[in-house]
Amino acid sequence: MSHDSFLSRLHPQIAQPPQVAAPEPLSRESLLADLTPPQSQAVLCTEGPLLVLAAAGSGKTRVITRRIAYLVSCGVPAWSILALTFTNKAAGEMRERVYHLIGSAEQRPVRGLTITTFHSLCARLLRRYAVPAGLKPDFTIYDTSDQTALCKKVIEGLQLSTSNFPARSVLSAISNAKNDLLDAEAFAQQVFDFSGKQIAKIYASYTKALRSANAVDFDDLLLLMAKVLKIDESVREECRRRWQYLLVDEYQDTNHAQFLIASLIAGEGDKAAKGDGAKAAGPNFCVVGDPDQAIYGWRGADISNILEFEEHYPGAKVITLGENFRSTAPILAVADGLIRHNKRRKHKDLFTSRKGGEKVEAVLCRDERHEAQLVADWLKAQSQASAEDEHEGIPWREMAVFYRTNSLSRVMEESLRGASIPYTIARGTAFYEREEVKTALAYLRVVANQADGVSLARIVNTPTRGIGGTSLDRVEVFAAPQGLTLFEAMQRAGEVPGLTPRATSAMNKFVEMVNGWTGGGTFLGAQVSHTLPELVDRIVKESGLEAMYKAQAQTSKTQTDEERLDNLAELVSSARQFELEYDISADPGSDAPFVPEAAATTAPATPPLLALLRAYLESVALVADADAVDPAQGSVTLMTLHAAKGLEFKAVAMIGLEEGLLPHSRAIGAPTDADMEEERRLCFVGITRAMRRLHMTAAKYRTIRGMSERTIPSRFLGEVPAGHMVVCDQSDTFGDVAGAQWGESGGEAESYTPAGKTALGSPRRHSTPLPGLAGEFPVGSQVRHPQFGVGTVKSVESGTNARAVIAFRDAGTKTLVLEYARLTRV
DNA sequence: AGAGGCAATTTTTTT
DNA sequence: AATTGCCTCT
Repeated sequence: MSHDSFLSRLHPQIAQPPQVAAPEPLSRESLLADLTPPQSQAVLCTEGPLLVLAAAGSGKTRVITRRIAYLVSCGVPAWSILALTFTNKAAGEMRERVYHLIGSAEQRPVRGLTITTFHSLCARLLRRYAVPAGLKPDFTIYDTSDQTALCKKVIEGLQLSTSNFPARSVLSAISNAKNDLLDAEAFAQQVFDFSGKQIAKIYASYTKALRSANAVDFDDLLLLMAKVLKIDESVREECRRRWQYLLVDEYQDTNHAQFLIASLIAGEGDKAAKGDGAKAAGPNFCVVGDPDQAIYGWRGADISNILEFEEHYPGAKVITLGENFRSTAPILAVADGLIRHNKRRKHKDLFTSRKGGEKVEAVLCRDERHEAQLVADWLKAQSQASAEDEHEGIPWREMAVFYRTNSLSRVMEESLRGASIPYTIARGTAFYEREEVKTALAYLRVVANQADGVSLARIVNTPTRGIGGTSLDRVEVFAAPQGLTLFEAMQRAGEVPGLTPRATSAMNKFVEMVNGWTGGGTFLGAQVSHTLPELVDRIVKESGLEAMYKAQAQTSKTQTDEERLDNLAELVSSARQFELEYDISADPGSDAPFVPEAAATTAPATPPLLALLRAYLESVALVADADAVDPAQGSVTLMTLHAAKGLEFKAVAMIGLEEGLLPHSRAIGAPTDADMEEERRLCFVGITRAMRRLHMTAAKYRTIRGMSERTIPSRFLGEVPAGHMVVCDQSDTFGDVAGAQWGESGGEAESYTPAGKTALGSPRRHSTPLPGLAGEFPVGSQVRHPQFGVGTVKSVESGTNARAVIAFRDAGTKTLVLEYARLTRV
């Protein structure tokens, strides 16, 4: 993949210059032309609170984009519209579609239109309102590994054992607290047991450490913004004045903090009603979501936000979009049959007017390698045109493989590579998690924010410059009582007691180097880089990072060191790309006028390079895995079920449908069935991504952490209506033979005998049929065979190798081995 | 100081 | 299987 496309995909939240000029006029008629009545209603109902319950595949994105375009066509200034999504990708896509609808010849109508993620909006607003939030505008956003490092340090600092209080689990407790808007103090009052009290202590100390590093974690972005909006009336008023129209997508996945932020910005509905004098029933607050697709309960999403929307906004209108335009009838029936098993659910009919469609396939495989092989074969079969099936052959980019956990991707990758099927893994963060990239970014973070202790610790001796742990400890002992940051103390290295002359001069040199990049903190002056890519390039070179990897590449001649150099070069071009695309007027956190119509009063106070660097680091910190999904690449997409939300593919394979995996083991032992229901929704989300073909697999044995374990097929396979499924047990066959079956278009399931089986003399085990396929085909019953079509059972034998004589309507009478003929009852 | 080796631990999903 | 932390050796 080219650098440019890779990088631009990672920064999709940046305002892209509108690309295609759509000549169509922005008339009400053209905006509503191909919408169903409920869809048009959702577009036209612009005033007051509105809840859109949009079932999977019901054209939700279409409605949202038309709605925004319609608002603009009615003369609503684009800058007063705020649309919030969950991923940058969703935001970027929405923005592009709105631009397309509005017609991009003139950029004016979309100026200041804010379509972004909650986290990104909060990060930007927190720069604008840093002071009321108790921050400085150049704060760093800590990712999970930074958080863990800091938390560990804090736990050690409190003289607690890191084995009694593992940073990871402490952080998850803190995260839960933050999602419920509990700060350390409030958390302490909620907690009575010993360990809870200790965690409260850690929480308080961790917060202090974050602030003194001028850093926030992901949850802080929401927590602090919610707090500022709640406490500071002037901030609240400024936001309300600007954003008159608020729209939240995937509302079922908002947590308490997000609800508060959205509702505080939306206000109470005292907004200017339309000229006709009709009183608004509340704020112009439109939320769109589907309770059946709520899959983020574990990170604090509160499904009652959507269920209780009408109670919060009694004047709210509710519109239901129920008709599915995406999937075939069998896929929809399977999805519906599954989700019906959730008890805590408002029933909602899924329906489509489409007819026909292939049945959903479920295959039991031998192990994960076999599974990966079968899936590769299946994908290949889908890509080939098949005359008898009237199927056109699906391009790679219209296919996807979903799995519950990331660890399942590896085997799949190997098999796709072996089959020469092009694929892309949706892991947007992967590039930024590389060792060398992380280090280079840590340099940039220190340049932007010298209080950032975690990043400083990372770079101070990489490459090695003679500043080891002992010397750093001494500096820290010197810094702590005076309340100095590590960097400030290093600037006064000469005063630190016990420091060797060698260490002192090494530190002076280091400080000098950083000051050279920042122009002594001014970011101004002739010797300071003028552009962001220049700065990144300079840092990579002057820090000695490049030299270090070059030296390693020379001596060890490993490929990874070459790759590392490439990655550093790629980072520079990522900065170049960012600088090209960054639109400061679309950044509510910038010094630009908040309400674009207002006259610019003061000149920007932030040096342009620093502003750019901040925005760049922020965009890097907020990249999501789903952001890396790129349909333009001609490849199959591999991703987690969570990342798949909001997408659609013509052909979808879901792997690992096993107890313990999907549903995940954590949900199986859970005290309530809430977790199990969320797993079921996750499976539902996966199924409903498929437009035409759906293939689900389970492996009988799976290697987990190097150990092969026997598995049980997922209960979800048993909950699905068998009439729309073709179930096939391949777990007793051998990989190459089974593989051939999908490859041949006319492969007859009952005709092949696993050649290896008798040759190797391995006894045939009687396999447990998948749940849902009881194996019952009584004489006289109607059955369906994938190749021969519908037929009537004339006679059956029982036992192993059971055969049945079936008279097919079109294909004549055949004797089939039940175990291999993929029969289903009609 | 710093690298390299061995042992212990790990069990999800993500902004 | 893979990462992390601790220990030893240079």
